[in-house]
Amino acid sequence: MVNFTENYYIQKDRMYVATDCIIFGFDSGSLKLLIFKRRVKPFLGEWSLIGSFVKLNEDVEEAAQRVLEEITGLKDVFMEELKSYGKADRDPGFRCVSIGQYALIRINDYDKELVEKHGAHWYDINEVPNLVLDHNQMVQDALVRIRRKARYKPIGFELLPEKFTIPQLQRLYEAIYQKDLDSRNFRKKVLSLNVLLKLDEKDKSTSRRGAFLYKFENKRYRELLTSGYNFELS
Amino acid sequence: MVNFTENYYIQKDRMYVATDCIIFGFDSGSLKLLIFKRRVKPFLGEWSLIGSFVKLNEDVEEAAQRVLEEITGLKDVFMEELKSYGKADRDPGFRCVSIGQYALIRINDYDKELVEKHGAHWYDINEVPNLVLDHNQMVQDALVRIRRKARYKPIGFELLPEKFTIPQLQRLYEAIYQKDLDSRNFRKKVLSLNVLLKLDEKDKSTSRRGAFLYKFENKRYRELLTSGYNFELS
DNA sequence: TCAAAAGTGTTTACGATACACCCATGA
DNA sequence: TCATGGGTGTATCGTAAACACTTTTGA
Repeated sequence: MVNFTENYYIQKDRMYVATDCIIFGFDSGSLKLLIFKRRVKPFLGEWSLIGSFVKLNEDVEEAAQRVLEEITGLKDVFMEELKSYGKADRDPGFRCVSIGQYALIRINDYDKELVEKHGAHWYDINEVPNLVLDHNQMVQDALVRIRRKARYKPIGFELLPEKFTIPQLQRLYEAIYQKDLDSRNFRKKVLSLNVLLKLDEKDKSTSRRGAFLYKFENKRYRELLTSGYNFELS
Repeated sequence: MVNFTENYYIQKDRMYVATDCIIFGFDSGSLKLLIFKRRVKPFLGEWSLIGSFVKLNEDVEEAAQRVLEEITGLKDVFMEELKSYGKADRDPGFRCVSIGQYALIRINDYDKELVEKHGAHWYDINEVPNLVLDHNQMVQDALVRIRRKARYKPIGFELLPEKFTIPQLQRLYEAIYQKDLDSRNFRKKVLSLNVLLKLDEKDKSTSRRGAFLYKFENKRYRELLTSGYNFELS
């Protein structure tokens, strides 16, 4: 805080602070991104991440949670700061620093009506169109982040429904890492983490034989979230 | 950017954006932090990280480099964003979001006169006094970050002088990880990275026998910086 | 009966760990 | 000559990786 009291700064150098959310979901074997088509100027009709200015009396994190809830109806979503976007010229309109936040949501949980009401759509991560400002960069940065993070934190699990099968979990990690994994090694490793509770139910939607459903054993899962683990996969 | 054009926001919700630098150095076997004693109100006489408001026409990153250069005389320092600090009430004076940046500098490179002129001092990382606002939190967060980061990026190397010995490098990693390492395994691992160039010179300052000096083989070092590596150590 | 996905074990290779002694030198 | 830090090698263990066949069942 050099120059804290120099009047030069006071009043003069205030700017907008925004937060933009990179919202990931997982469905049909691929990672999805929630974006929306702007209905007001500027950038009317263009695709954009979901975001908002941060209000004067609001924490940055609160603003992100607010935006996410406004659009998806979801509270208490997994969300973490990505990084700030602070180029002086990033927004041609006026000076605005944006804090990028990435969120992982269970794609079946969100409020579909609310999403549609806001003009939001899920896009396959490999087919994201041009977005306004530096939003495409934010998406790329967020992808890099979750790919790295998935190696030492069980974040992938945030994207699955409450009950899921091991092949589903594998397809999720294949989507995150963008490579095929060996099912024997995958199953071995995942089960060795001791976070999965096998249920008596099967999911028959993807095969005649059906695959057993699992849930997370929550206590151990929380431990992994804080302590981290090694989940590098061939 | 929901509500982009709603007048409610325009003009009203602008705030200060600052950047604070968590500056690490390494000397005499321990990690050091550069902080300074404030000479103006508010917080006159209290210890603080070095920071500044971001100017309207300045990138956030530029602001951080500017501050660092003003204090240490150093340009092109290794510096990365830590995270933002965006609590609405973090600064009792007025609304200010700060972007924390951590920097690693070679402790012998900086401009001592300049540092003293600004009232800055190096503190052992285990003896950092109370700092203003949320600055102690920033330091803790930065420590967690570099401890993790040192496992997959060769960032520790940024803290050493151009020529250094392997025992010196080991003491650096011991300071970062806060644990003792086995010298045989450490040497083996470090040499296997193929980034060190053995010189014909010895440093005799810490032993009669002297230890060989090394430099970084820059090409390979840059490769590691971008690709990452595994440097977990017992 | 057969197509399609689920589920299962073993062997190999590599890197991590643990561990103890000799070397060089100046005081 | 001896105290001090520098430098070296090997055996063991555990985890990652590679790899192919059997099971189930609805159409």
